[in-house]
Amino acid sequence: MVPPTIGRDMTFIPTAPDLLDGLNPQQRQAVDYRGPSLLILAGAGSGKTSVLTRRIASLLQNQDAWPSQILAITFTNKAAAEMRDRVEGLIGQAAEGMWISTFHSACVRILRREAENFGFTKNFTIYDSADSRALIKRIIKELDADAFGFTVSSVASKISRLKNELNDVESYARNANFNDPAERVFAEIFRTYTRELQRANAFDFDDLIGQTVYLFRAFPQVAAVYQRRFRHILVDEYQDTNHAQYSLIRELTRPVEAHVAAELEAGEGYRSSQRDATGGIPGASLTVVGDSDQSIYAFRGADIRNIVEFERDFPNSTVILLEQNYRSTQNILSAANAVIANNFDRKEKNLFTTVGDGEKIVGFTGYSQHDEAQFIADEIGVLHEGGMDYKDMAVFYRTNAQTRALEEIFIRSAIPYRVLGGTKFYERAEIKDVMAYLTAVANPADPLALRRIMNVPKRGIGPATEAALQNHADKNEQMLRDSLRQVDELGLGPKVTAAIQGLAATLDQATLVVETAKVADILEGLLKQTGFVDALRASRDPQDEARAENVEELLAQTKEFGTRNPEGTLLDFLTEVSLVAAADDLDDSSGTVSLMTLHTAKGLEYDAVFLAGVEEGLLPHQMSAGEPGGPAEERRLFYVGITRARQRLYLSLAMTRAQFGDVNVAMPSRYLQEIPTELIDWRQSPGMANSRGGTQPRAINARRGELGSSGSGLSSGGSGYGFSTGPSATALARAAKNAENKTQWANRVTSTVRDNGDLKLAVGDRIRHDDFGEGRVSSVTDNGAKSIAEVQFDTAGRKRLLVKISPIEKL
DNA sequence: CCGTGCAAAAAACTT
DNA sequence: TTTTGCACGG
Repeated sequence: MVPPTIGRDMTFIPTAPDLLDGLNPQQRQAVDYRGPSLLILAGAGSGKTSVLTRRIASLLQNQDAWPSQILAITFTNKAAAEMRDRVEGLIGQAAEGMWISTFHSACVRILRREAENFGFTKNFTIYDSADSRALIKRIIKELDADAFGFTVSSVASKISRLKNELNDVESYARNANFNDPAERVFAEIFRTYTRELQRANAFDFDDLIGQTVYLFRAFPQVAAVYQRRFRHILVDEYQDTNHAQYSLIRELTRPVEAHVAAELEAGEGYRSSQRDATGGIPGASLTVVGDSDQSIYAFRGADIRNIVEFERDFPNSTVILLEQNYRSTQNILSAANAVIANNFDRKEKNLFTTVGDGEKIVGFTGYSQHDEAQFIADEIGVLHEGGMDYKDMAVFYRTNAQTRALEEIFIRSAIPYRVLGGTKFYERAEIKDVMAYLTAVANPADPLALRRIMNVPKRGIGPATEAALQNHADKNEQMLRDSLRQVDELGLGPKVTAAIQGLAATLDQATLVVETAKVADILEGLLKQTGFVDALRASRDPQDEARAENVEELLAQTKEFGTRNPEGTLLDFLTEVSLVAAADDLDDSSGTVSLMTLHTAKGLEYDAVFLAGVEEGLLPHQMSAGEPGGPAEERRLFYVGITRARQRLYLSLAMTRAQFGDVNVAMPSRYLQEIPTELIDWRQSPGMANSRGGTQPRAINARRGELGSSGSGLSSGGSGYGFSTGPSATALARAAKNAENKTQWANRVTSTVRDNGDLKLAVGDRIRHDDFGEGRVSSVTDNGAKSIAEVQFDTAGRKRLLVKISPIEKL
């Protein structure tokens, strides 16, 4: 098909794909709407991505907008890339020139262009949370602020909260009570932090949004450039915007006043005027999409009022409700509806589908988190044998710490998996070191980066030398980097002096070519001259070999970046790395099961979803109990998890959970009983737990009192939603005790790992497994260290095992 | 300045 | 259970 083109002198308009094809009436209305502001309330799985992409395509196809006039904000870079692809798929190459990106990426792009306006330069560094914390740590130490009870994390979150509300030091100081010494000290910390960022030519994550808003408000003529340019602004996941992001949208959709517009268009080369009869430029058209039931980022400052009060904020707006779900079976939707209905103060909304009930939801209670993990692994095996691809299955959990048990069992069961987020590649110390080199090269004003690498690899520069250099810099009111160059003035030892001069020369040399050279070449030069990798390889620490490999991997990534972006500079690379989201490294073609937190799961969908750890204390999480609106937000999180599933949903929990090294009793989550009994098929219910091996079925959804609850010390959070806690709580308490000295339970699964060397198994062999007992090998795939045996156990059923590390012995 | 060893603290979610 | 901080001797 010939891609349609947009242009005035076209003689041939190819038949465009019908953009409204297959859409329901509400969806069509959303695509077709033209006007100042549109709110699409899109329930989970209601096809909002489809609507958004078609809406953009429609704007372009009808020539209501040029690509360059469109700004679409998504939640992750992956979502942005997908949206771009889909728009291009619909209307062809004309999609080039659109801005489709996250809030943060869009702001960086604007700030890099405009930084010179307010005391920064375009090569500013982006401080990630760890960088901010490192800086805050130094400041707290310097000001002796820990005496006032300030910790790094308390200061970091307070500053973040203030910035998300667009408060700066001055506005904080205006409202602070200076009779309170703690507030005075905090103001001092905040002031120092702000000054240090400015000096370092750096922005933290929150600044990226906040400073862009400040820029627009302080410089109307700068704002006007973007207000004039973007005629159509579309924001996805609007329920998770915070005040700063909301303000950014407000600024971008503000009309340009006549005199500013006149001045602007008198400037360089604007082909056609956007000014209306009054001489001003009307505000851009705004489309926002969201679902208040999926608001899960309050902790990051997200304000649900942004979406709830949209109609008041933007008068004359149109609201469209999308309720038909195209993703999940009715059973899954009924569960989701039932759960979310317990949140009061929400707009009534009921998802429905026409695909039918589907399978029941499966529930499972394990004795331990390993037992739970084993259940998940087994079910994944069954689904896979039934023809489902690993990539269409996912396991969600509340906290990253839960991955350990899952990983241990998955490895043992030879299930290919991938963990999204968690300890990310770029958070490893050696990678941060190398990135600090690149940052120091790109932004010579950044002392944080420089300090990090000054003695990595070891070159005999200790705290004393560093302090001397810093003093020299302060005295001469210059950058730390300049002092490095002038180290001979300091009268340090010859060895140290030479080492510092060497480092200075290496960095300066790289900085010279920072605009032109390829990232990979810069990095290769740095690594070679500093002997970074060699130092790691020479080390006696066995982990350093892996670290060296990680650095090589990073080098490979810079090369890959170079092929992907032939024009890409070091600055582009650093920006991209700073702004990757957890869901961004999701690879659809990986052929692995995906493991991620419930937060990361937002916006994704899978044929089969496993929700692990549905327990009090975990979901809802302990720490949410004290927060206003905490339990309601946790319920939304549960709701988000449920609604990711297309065909199959598994809810699992464990009776005991190990954390902080010791074992705790875990109670079933209060949210479980909000799901109608008939929707769940409990393979092993929480009520069955007792020390005799568990054969007493007990309805999990039994209403409080029906089974005669006796208030034991182990209530389920005191919410009034508790389960009948009498007998099962006793059993659970006993279970906890027993878990320590591994008792007589059948099917208990531990985390035992063993190195079996090159144990070889053949079909027909009898083996004994520490957890599953005896069994017969029914098939083996011989792959050396990766050999997988399928074993029919006498009592525990059929399992796939990775031979090398499973706790087995041949009989 | 460097490496070792022991004590102490810490573990929600994320751009 | 794992990571980080501090004191010590070389």
